[in-house]
Amino acid sequence: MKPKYYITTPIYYVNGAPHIGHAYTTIACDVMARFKRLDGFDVFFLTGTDEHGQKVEQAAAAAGMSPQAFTDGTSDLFKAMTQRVGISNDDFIRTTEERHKLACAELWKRLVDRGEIYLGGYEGWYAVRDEAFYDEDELTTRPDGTRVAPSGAPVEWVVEPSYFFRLSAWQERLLAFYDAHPDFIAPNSRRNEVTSFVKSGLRDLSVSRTSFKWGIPVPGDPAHVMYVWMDALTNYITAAGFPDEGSAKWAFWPADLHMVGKDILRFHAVYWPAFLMAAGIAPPKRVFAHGWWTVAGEKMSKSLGNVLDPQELSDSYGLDSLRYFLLREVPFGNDGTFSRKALISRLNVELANDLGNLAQRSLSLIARNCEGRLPDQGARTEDDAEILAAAAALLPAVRTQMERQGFGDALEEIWRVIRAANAYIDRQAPWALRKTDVVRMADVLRVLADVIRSVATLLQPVMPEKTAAMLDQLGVPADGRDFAALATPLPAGTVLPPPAGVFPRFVEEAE
RNA sequence: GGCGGCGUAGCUCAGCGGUAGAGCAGGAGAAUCAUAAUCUCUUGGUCGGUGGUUCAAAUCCGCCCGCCGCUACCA
Repeated sequence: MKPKYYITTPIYYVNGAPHIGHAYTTIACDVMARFKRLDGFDVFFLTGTDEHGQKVEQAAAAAGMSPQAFTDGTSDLFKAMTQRVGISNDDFIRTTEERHKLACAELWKRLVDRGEIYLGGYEGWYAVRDEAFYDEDELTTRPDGTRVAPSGAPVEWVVEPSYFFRLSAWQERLLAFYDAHPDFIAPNSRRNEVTSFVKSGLRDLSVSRTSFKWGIPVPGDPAHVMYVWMDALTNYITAAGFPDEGSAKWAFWPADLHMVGKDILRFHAVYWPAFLMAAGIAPPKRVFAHGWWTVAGEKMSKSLGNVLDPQELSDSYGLDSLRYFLLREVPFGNDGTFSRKALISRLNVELANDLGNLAQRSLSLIARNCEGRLPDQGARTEDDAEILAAAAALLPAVRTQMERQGFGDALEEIWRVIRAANAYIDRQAPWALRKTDVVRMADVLRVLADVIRSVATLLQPVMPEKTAAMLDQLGVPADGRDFAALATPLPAGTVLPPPAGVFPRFVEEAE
């Protein structure tokens, strides 16, 4: 029985088209999911779209469409993006699906039954233009006496009936939970922010709206729709089969990892575990908040015209190269600055020169001097043993990094071995041994093949297509590419296909 | 304002009490199997400033300067 691993992307809000930020989150999850599958886990990888709420209702109206038709269209855009960036998700959930409405209604009823939700009134300064409530101290008073929001939008005092979740009652239990599960929120700096937020005091949370209709109706009170976040967060248990807690799917809950952008950390790290604990359901094991990509120091925005299109980048530089760059360039969790120059540099130096060229020079020597057959493992020198040991130590080292979503560090571990292998081939100079000691030459080439095999196997989660080509050239059978297979030596004598460059250098076209 | 973080080689960052490190970029040499790729050596920093603790401080403490994050109900 394989251990289970459940990972989720956020469900993406469908009021706009997907951009590099969505692709980034999804790719990171995909790498994690692929890693776990190769490491022997039964993985359930979920992504999807969040389709309710006032903004969608308005965007649909502006487009002259029904909310459902509008949301069908944008959801498809996300589905297409998911496919184009090579995502291996097992399910794609939409919050407008029937299974999700059932799950939300059930969760709501449980919270009501347990006394965690009550009917009250929500009042405050509301700006129609911003569709947002503001605190008194956020407002400024104009000379004519009217109050305006920070955005300049006029506000009015409104009161509306609303259901509330007793979040205030969960403050201490949340803090106790964070304390008992120090890895629940990552990175550390984010955990500190969340705990200090919770310590500052929690107010009950308004969890229903009467100001618009496009949402999941509150059971027993159809004048209200559920607060969009309560609806959205619930997707994670919907996809795991909730409320059918006897289903096979439910064995995946609690989720092992919710990957989120830092902007939605609070919803996942505060509200979500509180909702679940209040309903008597286990909270997820971990929430990781990653950072943003900026361009030339500025956040991407449509108005600045600097929005990065994952499709264009993938077309220009290759999907695997893009995946590699996104995870390599910046410590996961930090913000990063995107530049084509940096991408090209990583692509040429690390992928083409370090790794691609290592494979090409090694495989060419085998093709030319070993009749194109994989040599046998021979007597090992100290130098051989050292590089092989470094390659063998990679799996546990990379696993440790992946457990903490240290993608960049995991890749650095792998590149240390790649650089060491380039130094090794130069030291051993198999091209010189060809003339003096062909047996030793074959031994050296086998060591290199084994090292490249380890490296390519471990890089599969990040660059599935490129590494597949590399493993093909090493004669690794398609069903022998998981991490456990590394323990089994490749059979000597395997006829290898003619080597072909896997990572071509990127040459800028002359202007 | 409050809480938290950061400021180390040209660039991106690691180190977090005991003779300043890595990768990239720059310089010199070697090799010629390979995608003009690779390897070796090397230039380069008074570790933001300033006081203090210590036999010893990027590393601990105080203050100052500069950046950044969080400080709830659009998602």
